Amino acid sequence: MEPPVSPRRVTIVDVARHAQVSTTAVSKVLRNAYGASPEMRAKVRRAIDELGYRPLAAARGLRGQTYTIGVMLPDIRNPFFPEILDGVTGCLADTDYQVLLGPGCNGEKEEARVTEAMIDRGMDGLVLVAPVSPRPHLERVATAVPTVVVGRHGHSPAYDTVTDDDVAGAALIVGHLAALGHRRIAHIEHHETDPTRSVEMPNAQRADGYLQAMRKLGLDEEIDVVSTSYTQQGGYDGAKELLARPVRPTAVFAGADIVAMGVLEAVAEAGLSVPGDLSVAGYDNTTFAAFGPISLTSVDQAGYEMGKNAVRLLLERIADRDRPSAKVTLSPTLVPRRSTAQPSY
Amino acid sequence: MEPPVSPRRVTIVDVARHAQVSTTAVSKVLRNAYGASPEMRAKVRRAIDELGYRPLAAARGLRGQTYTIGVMLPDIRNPFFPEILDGVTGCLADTDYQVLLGPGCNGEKEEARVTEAMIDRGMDGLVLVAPVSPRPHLERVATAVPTVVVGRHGHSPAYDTVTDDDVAGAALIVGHLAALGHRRIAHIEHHETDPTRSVEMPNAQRADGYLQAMRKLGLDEEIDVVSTSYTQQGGYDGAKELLARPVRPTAVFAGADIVAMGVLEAVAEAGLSVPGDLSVAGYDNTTFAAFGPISLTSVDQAGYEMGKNAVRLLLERIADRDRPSAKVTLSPTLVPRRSTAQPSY
DNA sequence: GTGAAAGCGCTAACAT
DNA sequence: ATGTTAGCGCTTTCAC
Repeated sequence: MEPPVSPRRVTIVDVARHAQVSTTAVSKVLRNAYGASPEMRAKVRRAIDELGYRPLAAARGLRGQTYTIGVMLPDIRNPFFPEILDGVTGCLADTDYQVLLGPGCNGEKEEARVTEAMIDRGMDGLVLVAPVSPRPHLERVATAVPTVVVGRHGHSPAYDTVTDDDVAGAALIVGHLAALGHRRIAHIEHHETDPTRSVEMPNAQRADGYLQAMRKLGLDEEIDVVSTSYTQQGGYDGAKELLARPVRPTAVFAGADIVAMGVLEAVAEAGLSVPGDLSVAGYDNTTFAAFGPISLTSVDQAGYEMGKNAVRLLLERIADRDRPSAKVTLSPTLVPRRSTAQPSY
Repeated sequence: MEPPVSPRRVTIVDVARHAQVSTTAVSKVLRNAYGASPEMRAKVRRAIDELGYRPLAAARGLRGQTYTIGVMLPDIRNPFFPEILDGVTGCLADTDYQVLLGPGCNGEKEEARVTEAMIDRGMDGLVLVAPVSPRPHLERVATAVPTVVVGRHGHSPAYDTVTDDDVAGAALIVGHLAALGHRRIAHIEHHETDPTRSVEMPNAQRADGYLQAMRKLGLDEEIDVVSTSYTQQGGYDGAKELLARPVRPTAVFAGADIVAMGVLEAVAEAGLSVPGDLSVAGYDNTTFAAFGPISLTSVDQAGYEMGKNAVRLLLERIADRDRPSAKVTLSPTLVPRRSTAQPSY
């Protein structure tokens, strides 16, 4: 049994010595930088392979880049976010960049801890998905490191933005239900207290889209919004409230698939059937919605595209930190399934 | 509009100057190291607060620790893993350590990339959840950095291990179904080719547990295993095959909840009902299983406990890299729900 | 208990 | 095109 003495890590000096060149030369090859002849490159690469050298990102970061992109996801459990993540990693797979994720964070305090941790670890760029932090914090982050905010509508000169058009998405659902013949279409929203967030967050936009669409269809009188939260419990509570109405809605537009789950649970508990007694629609087109026995009508946000665009903007900004900030808005699509049908009345 | 010139980051030198002490002193305070008087500590802390100083983890890593723990999850989409993650982060919340996750990786190549990236970024410790990499790779990783492997049964002197007793878990399900009166209990497993993994991976242990339990109950003749994969599609395909049997099983033990989802989908498609025509059980006790309208009998792995134990072992090993390696095995519990009932024949 | 000074592994100026 | 040298921000000897 030999003692598990970890052999000192191979450094750039070892490579330089082995290849009989300077460390600068090795560094240039590593970064594909200008000023190294093809022969030099070949010689260095061979030495790197022979010694199994890998640069230490922390050391690189002290002078240049760490080749690390940080992604902050608000909730690992929400099955929509992996789509965005796939777009990000897929786009970065052929580059030298490595993606690391912050652990699920709910609330401003957690977000601050994660964003600061990422900055302190010298990350080259950040992708923040649906952050709840106040705008000034985001701008402070973006000042420290190139940042793209995904899924939040407010725009800032400090960072780039990628969003889905949530107003349009909500209109898709309302239009779909109205076309089926529904008039009493209720909406369950995520209650927002913060004034900035009540404009910038997707949930607020969806609620707004619902209102706009109802009015446009002349259904002003039928507008019925319940404020709970974007959780399964929130959906359950909201549905309980709606089912207790003297005149029940014939359709419910839940602001997220996870909310629709709670609605379905409450409906099942009340001994009612979907879509026979009540049509239910969600938002996000999660795997849950696609699941056969559930078959929930939903809105697809093209998460992969969002991730791809976020990376594109981020790499652009890493290359040129002074370019004017951009905002990309993607169009959602309706995914009708069996949870919505004509009302039976 | 002021130009977004990022003001140079506050360094340990600034703090030292501001507090009128040496950088060594500041460093000692940061690390709660020996050799600083209470007055010194107070003075330094005040300077840190006043300047809003945060140490640069990358720079710290070059000499000491980065205070970063890397967690590698095989698949973000599997709703079981967040439990483990919560255990890890919950345990680390009050420490100086920060958790960063590797993005979902399927396959050895991806795992190698992520583990190497974590090592190269100077992480102080790694938690690898259900890795599929060959043992030698894991041991190489563990030689470079303290490592805990979670959810994989093989044990190694190089790393610590935390697992659920999957054999016992499978026995819980089989015992439960048998107690309900089932005899033709089929199992859908994840097909394993690699010889090491066919011993070490949880899926293999569950299949083994199924076989052992069936034999112990004298149901040798009824043993019926279908090999697909731990995916929804795998469950769907497996169920198709089982439903096509001349004599159908009365119960199916799917190796994971996600597999059970596929089974439910196939059963619904065949116009059969659960548990009327077929009892279905899963494994992992995911939120999906707990969802009211589904109500899937499952096995709870105490993921939070697994994460907690992993962190405990990891911190121990960071403190003493030479302590003998440990293996913690946790006991799963049965969570009976409405997807299993007496057979109707 | 305190501080000066020497690195950690790498990149960026600056020679040559 | 190549090599020399001076740091990046911290921790760690090792003096005092």
